[in-house]
Amino acid sequence: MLSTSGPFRGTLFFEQTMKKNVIIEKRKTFRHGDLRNALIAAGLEMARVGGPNAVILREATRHAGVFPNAAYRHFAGQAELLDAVRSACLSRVAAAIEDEMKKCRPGRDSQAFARKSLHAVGMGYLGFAMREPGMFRTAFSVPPAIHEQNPAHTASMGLNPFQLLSLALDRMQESGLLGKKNRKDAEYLAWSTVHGLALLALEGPLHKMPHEMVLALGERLVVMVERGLS
Amino acid sequence: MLSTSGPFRGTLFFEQTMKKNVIIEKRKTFRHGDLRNALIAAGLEMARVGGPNAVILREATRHAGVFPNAAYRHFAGQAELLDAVRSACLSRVAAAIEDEMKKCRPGRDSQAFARKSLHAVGMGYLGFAMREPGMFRTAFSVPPAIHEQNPAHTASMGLNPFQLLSLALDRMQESGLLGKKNRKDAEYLAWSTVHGLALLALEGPLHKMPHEMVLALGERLVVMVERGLS
DNA sequence: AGCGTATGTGAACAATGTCTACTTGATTGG
DNA sequence: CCAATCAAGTAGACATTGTTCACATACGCT
Repeated sequence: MLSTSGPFRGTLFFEQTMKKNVIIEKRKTFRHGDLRNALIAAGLEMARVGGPNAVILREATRHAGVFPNAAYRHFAGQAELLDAVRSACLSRVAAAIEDEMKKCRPGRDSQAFARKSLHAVGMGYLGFAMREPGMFRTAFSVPPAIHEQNPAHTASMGLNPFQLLSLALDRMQESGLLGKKNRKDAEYLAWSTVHGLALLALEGPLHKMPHEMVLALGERLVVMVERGLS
Repeated sequence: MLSTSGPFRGTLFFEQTMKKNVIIEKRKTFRHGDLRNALIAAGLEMARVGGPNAVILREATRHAGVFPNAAYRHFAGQAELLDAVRSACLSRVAAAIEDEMKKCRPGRDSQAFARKSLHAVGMGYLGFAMREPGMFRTAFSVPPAIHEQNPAHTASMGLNPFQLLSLALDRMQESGLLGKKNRKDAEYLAWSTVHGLALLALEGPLHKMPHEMVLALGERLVVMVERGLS
């Protein structure tokens, strides 16, 4: 099911074989070389296709061409693998937002710039959710089992979604679009809006709503947040 | 694990026994009498405790005191049982909102009444989410597999959350608090806000935020929606 | 070179969803 | 009133999953 190309195969000691319609890695060396990352990559692909519940430990090991137990040398169990995959998904979300945010550059009008920034964060978030529902759901719809026992959570690289949103809200406040009284915890308020729409559209009662309409609602949400917090 | 009292035991032909720390129903009649509802009730309790992933078909049958296959006389499979449980959870959500909404009665000030109505819907929703996280997550965090193939979805009884929200927004518009231009699809916008906060707090990055703070943010969200849509 | 240990192998276990064949007994038509 | 029918539950089996324990191997360090 998983694509043959991609970030698999840490080194070059692998060959591919088919086994029960599943591409597996057949290696010549006893050691895999980079099993941990291979498992995460396989899990990421499974999450992309089927969401968090589709992240199967045994299938990941099958992909990497090792026996199921080998995974336990790198993860305490399936939950920990899933958590690593979740972390990877979160990075993708952040990257998508960052991409969208790079598009708006500061100009004369600092208020317009602030507005564009907030818009970029919100729509980048929502756009990723529509484009990659499985990854998005995995990034957030994970039961709080282990969930952030490791501080590598934010240390992945770059800024996480929350920090990017904070940046946009700072610009709002600096340009006078956001009252000082409303600034505190405004991240949570703004985040809630697009997050709710995304999940209602992905795995909620709005799951048959066309993407364009969801995005149009997202635009209105951003405006609502602007007006509501001004 | 499940409580001994409650909506189990459709008729009086049962006795209870312990088996592997699980209370099971031991019946004397060959027929169970109301197996379908017994399975849903058991599933509901499992959902209450552990969310959607904890709804195990075999455990439900164990509870009802029948063999696993008996469930297949009433449900096509685990997914269909889960969907029935999800529907039951949704009814609970609606009931919680309705309770909250009954508290606010119309007075002289129609605008205050409208505001109170919106507040009741939002906080009733959020309050239920905090009080019954498992049921709330089950009501909404279900992958869109079968998901509303049966129109009994809304025909359960009373109004569903969406309809209650519509009612509150109608009051907002009638009292002049909500512009006609903004009325269209305002349900989705308002819903998204509290839904997002609830899920961020339940199974998202905000899962360690204290309940009082979540509720306080909810209050601010309601105000934000009011202002943003006025 | 040789050894210790990280890493993968083998085999096994319990639990889950699901299937096919069978039994049972409540309902109902004659 | 009685037997046939057929829905509802039983019995047993199978594939898949997560997980554990004992064992093997070869990587890399001294």
